[in-house]
Amino acid sequence: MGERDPTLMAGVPELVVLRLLAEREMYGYEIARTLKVVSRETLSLGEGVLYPALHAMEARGLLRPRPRQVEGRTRIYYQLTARGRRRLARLTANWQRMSAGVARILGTSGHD
Amino acid sequence: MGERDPTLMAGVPELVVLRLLAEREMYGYEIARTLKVVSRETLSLGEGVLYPALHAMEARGLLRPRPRQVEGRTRIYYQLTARGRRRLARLTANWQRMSAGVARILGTSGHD
DNA sequence: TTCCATACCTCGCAGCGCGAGGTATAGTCG
DNA sequence: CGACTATACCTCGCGCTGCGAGGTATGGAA
Repeated sequence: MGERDPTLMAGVPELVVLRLLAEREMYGYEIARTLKVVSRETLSLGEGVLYPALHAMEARGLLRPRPRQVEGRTRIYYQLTARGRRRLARLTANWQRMSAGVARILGTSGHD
Repeated sequence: MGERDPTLMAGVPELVVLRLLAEREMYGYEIARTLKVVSRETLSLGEGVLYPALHAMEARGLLRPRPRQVEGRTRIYYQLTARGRRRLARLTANWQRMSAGVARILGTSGHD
């Protein structure tokens, strides 16, 4: 299996969380589990990353929290705000541009 | 034009510098200029990033410095060490795995 | 009662990108 | 000669962010 490189993860949590929530509302634990499956372990966020990230995004008005009681336990579902959707679009564009740039460097010599 | 997102740049300088030096030895200023051209501005590293990165990599034994006098100015050419080549291989693998994971999340819904 | 899964949370460390600012030389233009 | 630009190196401190460790509480199964 492959090792994880923490430094390469910068900015990724915000991006993928926004992307997941664009599909449907989810709660924290669910996000963590979903990410593991969809990304095949390569992107798994620990709770020490996930919850602070969710709170920060909420504080910035990207997410709207919707707490619910389910079988005696509290789940905090999150929905994307309009601002969150805009943020996702921009972040996605930035990611793709940057990713393409790196790919161009990695893809051997300078064949344009 | 697209904006840059600093947080997405984490780990990128080390990766691209190693990749460039794998091709041929270069000096700092040259690396900065080359990067601008090859990546079409999307990856340009300021000198406040580049030089500290080079020193850190040298300290970790990834690069071998080769100072030369050229027309009265000092250039420090850098060559990859064996360790640097190994580091490049691992970093590249990590990058691709992570990048693929994000791409899978971004690529719409959960088809597969 | 013990244990595990669910479900939330916080704290402090460490790493890294970045802009601003600094030094010095060579060549050009007026 | 003096001013300016390009080359070529460097450092410092801010601020952000990922992360592991540790903590609380409930419900259900062994």
